[in-house]
This record gives sequence, structure tokens and C-alpha cells, in this order.
Amino acid sequence: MGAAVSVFLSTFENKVDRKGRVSVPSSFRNVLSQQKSTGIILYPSFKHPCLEGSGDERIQEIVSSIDAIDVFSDEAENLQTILADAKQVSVDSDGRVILPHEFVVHAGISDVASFVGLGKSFQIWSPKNFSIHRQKNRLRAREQGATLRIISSSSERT
Amino acid sequence: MGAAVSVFLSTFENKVDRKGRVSVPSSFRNVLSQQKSTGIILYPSFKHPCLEGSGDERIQEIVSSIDAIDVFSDEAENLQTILADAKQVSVDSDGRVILPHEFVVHAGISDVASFVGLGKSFQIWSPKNFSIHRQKNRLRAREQGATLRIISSSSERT
DNA sequence: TGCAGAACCATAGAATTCCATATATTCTCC
DNA sequence: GGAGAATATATGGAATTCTATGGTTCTGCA
Repeated sequence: MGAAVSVFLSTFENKVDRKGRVSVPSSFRNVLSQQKSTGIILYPSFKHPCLEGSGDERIQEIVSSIDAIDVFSDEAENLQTILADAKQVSVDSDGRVILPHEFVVHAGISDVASFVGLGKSFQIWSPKNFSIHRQKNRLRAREQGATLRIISSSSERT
Repeated sequence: MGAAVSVFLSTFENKVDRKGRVSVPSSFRNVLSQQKSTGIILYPSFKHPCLEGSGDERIQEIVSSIDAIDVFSDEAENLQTILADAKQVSVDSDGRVILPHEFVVHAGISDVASFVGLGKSFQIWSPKNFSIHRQKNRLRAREQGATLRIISSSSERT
């Protein structure tokens, strides 16, 4: 077991079997258990052909956000859309989850899924789409000199 | 049984049979039983061609809201309209409810109903109407960047 | 008695749990 | 430091349980 970091980090490629099962990277599972999450929340990204994932305690935050604003506002409906599209998947005793079929389709996943750590959350991609996405991001980051900004913003918190 | 999150989540399409019976998604039933609801409260949505649903303790909240505001205000009348239009339906031993005929008509439901989780409450749509509604919302959410806002707001915690 | 609603089976398919194994990684003891 | 043991991870498959759904019977009420 690597030294436990409390954030989702790095990228892992795992196989998706015929039933849609896929192992959650063990380091991700450690983060989840630290968060006391009993499961994982997944929802299709608005922006990209991938899935957004996080511990299920995140759902409480979304629900609270909805409560805090006008129930009939666009904003509330945006957040509700996430809830409507989201699914909770439970991690089985072998550390696997089942990717719902619609999600597999949305992300263009066939037999391999890339788990991409983003700190507080993570994404699930098809390796192919992710490598394209990654290359685009790197190019842009280099042009914009994002490195400095990232370092300074991450230093706010342990 | 997946680890239960105590909110209505995700979307399920279930069949409505000739008698108007339809299965309540099992995860919704879990939320309801956690709330100690003996039944479900349904009322037609003002805004959309769909039904609003929740556990029956939600009615208490609406009643309190009415008490809290000016009895003769428009808002009070809106809330009272909800009470007047609402119906309680009971969940049978197989986990099904019967959708009242007027409600089926209001929502344009024929033989399939979509149960849409919105956190503390849920909606029931005809799949067709819902897919239109959903697409509109997703487009708007994408433009308004709902995803980013959630991620950043949750990262302030803990 | 006839009808509508409720309770009661029955079952196919889906989802969850359990078991087995290959591979990689870490530990231990020499 | 290194060989082998013990552990952990990823992955495939089988067995079991749960859910959704159709049909039938029962019951109260007009």
C-alpha cells in the first residue's frame, strides 16, 4: 500500500468485463473509505465524453445547494439535472463497480476504462478519448503557463 | 441492496400496466422507508407536464410554509393549490402504486413512466416529455457551467 | 351481483454476492 | 541482499437474491 494520500491522484486503466464490472483503483478506494463513502456517485459530464465520479457524500452537498436557492430557478434545475442523471454504484467486496450501460455508451468505453484522479473527484474515460483530451489540455496548459497557478492554488490546503 | 443514500437519485423507466399500476424504483422505496413515509404524495407540476412526488412528510413542510407566510398572499394560494390538487397513493406489497387517471393525463403518460430523482423529491414524466426537458436542461447546464460550480463549492469543505 | 380497488401468487431477467485464480507487490527470515 | 512466503490487486465465472411485471383471486361497496 502506498503512503495514503487523501485525494484522487494519477491515472489507472482497468478492464471492463462483459457485465460492465470494473475494478476501482485501490488508491481511489482508500480515498473513498477515508471519506466514509459507502459508494460512488457517477454522472455523465456535460462537457466531455466521460463520467464524473466522487464519493457519495458529495450528493449531500448538491442537495444542500439546491435547498439553498430558489426551487424554481434555472440554477436549481441545473443541479437537479445532475441528480437525475447521477447513479450511485456500490463497490463490491472485490473492489469493483458496475458501470451502467448508458454511462458506458456516453463515455465511449468498450473494454477498458481509465480512472483519472482530479483531487477531490475523478473521471472515467475511454483510454482513447482520454489521450486526446489529455494532449489538448497539455498543449493549452503549456501555452497559458498553468503550472505556476496550479502550484499556488493547491498550497492552500493540506 | 446498494448502500443507501438518503436522497432520490437517478432516473428509472417503469411500465404502467392496464390498471395504472407502476413499480416505484426500489431505491426510491428505500428512501421513503427511511423517511418513515407510509405513502407517497403526488401533485401535478405547475411548471412542467409532469408529476411532483415525495414522501408524505413533505406535506407537513408545505403546511408549515403556508402558516409562516401571509395567509392572503399569492404565494400562500399557490401552496394551497398544491394541497388541493395533491393525492396520497399507497405503495402495495410489491412496491407498486396506482397513478390516478387525471395525473396520467396531465403528464401525458401512456404505458411507461419515468421516475426522476431530484434529491428531496422526485418527478414522474412520460419518457418522451422528459427526454426533451432533459436535453434542454443539459444544454443550459453546460453553458452555465454547473459542473464547475459544484466542484469548486464542495472543495471548500473539510 | 357487478365493479373497482386491494392483496396475493408466479416468473423472467437483472443485479448482487460469493468463489477461484493469475499476477504483482511486500514482507520475512536466513 | 535474496529466496521464498505472504499479501494485495485485478479479473473471470457461477450461484444466489432482488426487482419488475403480468396475471389471478379476494373484498368491500354501490
